[in-house]
Amino acid sequence: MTFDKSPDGRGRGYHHGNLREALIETALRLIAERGPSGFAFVELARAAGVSPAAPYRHFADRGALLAEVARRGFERFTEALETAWNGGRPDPVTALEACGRAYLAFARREPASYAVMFETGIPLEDDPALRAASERAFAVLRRASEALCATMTQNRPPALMVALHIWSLAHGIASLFIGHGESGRRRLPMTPEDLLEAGVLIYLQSLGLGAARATP
Amino acid sequence: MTFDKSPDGRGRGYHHGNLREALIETALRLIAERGPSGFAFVELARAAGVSPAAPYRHFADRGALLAEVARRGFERFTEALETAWNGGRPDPVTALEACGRAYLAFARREPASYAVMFETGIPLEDDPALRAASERAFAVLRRASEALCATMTQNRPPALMVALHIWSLAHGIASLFIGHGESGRRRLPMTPEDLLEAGVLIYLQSLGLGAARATP
DNA sequence: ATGTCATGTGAACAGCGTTTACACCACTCG
DNA sequence: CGAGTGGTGTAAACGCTGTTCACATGACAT
Repeated sequence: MTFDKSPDGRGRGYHHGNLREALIETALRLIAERGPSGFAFVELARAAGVSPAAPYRHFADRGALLAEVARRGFERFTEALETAWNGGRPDPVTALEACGRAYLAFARREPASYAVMFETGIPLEDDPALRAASERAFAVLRRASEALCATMTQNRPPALMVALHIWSLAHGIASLFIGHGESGRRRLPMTPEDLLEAGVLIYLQSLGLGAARATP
Repeated sequence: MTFDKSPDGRGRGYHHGNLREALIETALRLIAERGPSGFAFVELARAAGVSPAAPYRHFADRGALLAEVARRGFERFTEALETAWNGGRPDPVTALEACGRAYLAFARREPASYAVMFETGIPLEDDPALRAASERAFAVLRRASEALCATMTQNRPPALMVALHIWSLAHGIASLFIGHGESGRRRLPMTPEDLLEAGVLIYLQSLGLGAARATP
């Protein structure tokens, strides 16, 4: 692998030198602008100043590029959740709420990735790396729920179920009220963040965790 | 408008007689089989035994057909929710749970409609009929939440917020765990229906509605 | 210097969405 | 009953897409 060109793709010779990354970056930009099916494979090639056949040296087909975009998305998503969880500090309830905010923040900051990860019917069963990345993301929420349930002494609910509830609520809110260029989505009398925080609070209160916060 | 052919589309003359409906039916079938972007406009024409230009007599373009599919979907969706709500009988909590089951049942029974309605970035701002249909569907959940909140005497939460929480949870579960041909989705240790019912129960319990059921 | 292999090219293919000018025919009106 | 009109379908064409193939290039190891 050789990088014989400036990072913006101009002034190259016969070989691009960074085509794979350039294609992914352009795809992310176009998807963010025009939705998950709003880019043409050939268009990425044009933007990189390369022939329509060149991308096929780096991706088996259009779907493979999408899968790679989704995989990278899941990895950054996992990082964001992990950072927000922060080992359960200062206390599990506060940390879980931080995860919720991180979830929505990701959908806002990387609408293109989020759309490809969740709103495309991307085949995640025949791409082991993609499936694994997706499971690592959910594992963060599951571990968080386990830590949270472990603090309870009675009427302990299944941690997996709690994780699925939080995930579903966060995903539902993100999917209904965030993304698609700020225009195509329904309006809310509150921010999605506040909506999610209130929902999680109500939910956890029912589990007896309403006051299980660190009070420094 | 004349129907000069048998209902299955065979044996017609120059005019099809039922093309608009035939196109929509075929679209629903193909979307259910291959996902929301898995059908070609021309393919619908072929299936109806008609030239590629004929569908343009009935729909401005491919997107208009999708919008019509979504609009009809929202109408059947509204009916299903309304039936499940059943005027809040026997009691609002039980009726709201029935709505939750109806929500998931719709996503299961009409995966094609559901996908077009919610998982395509369909432009619902520039089609008033579509937008109205979508709002009528949500209005059912909102009225249900209002009836439910009206039964509370203290600490009454905003009904709109409750409706948004229920909707988001139901949509999150449907979107993550139902549809796309039973294969492309994540596996669960319980049915989506049970997951949703448990979530709603925990949520409502926190609002003091855990025992607000009719006990005949 | 030479050979190799990853990477890019050019040309071609079928299929798609869409438009245009034209053909048909069920119906209304005289 | 006969003429004409408007809704519906046709044929042919356009540019664009995803994809493949044989071939060209040149970075790098030997």
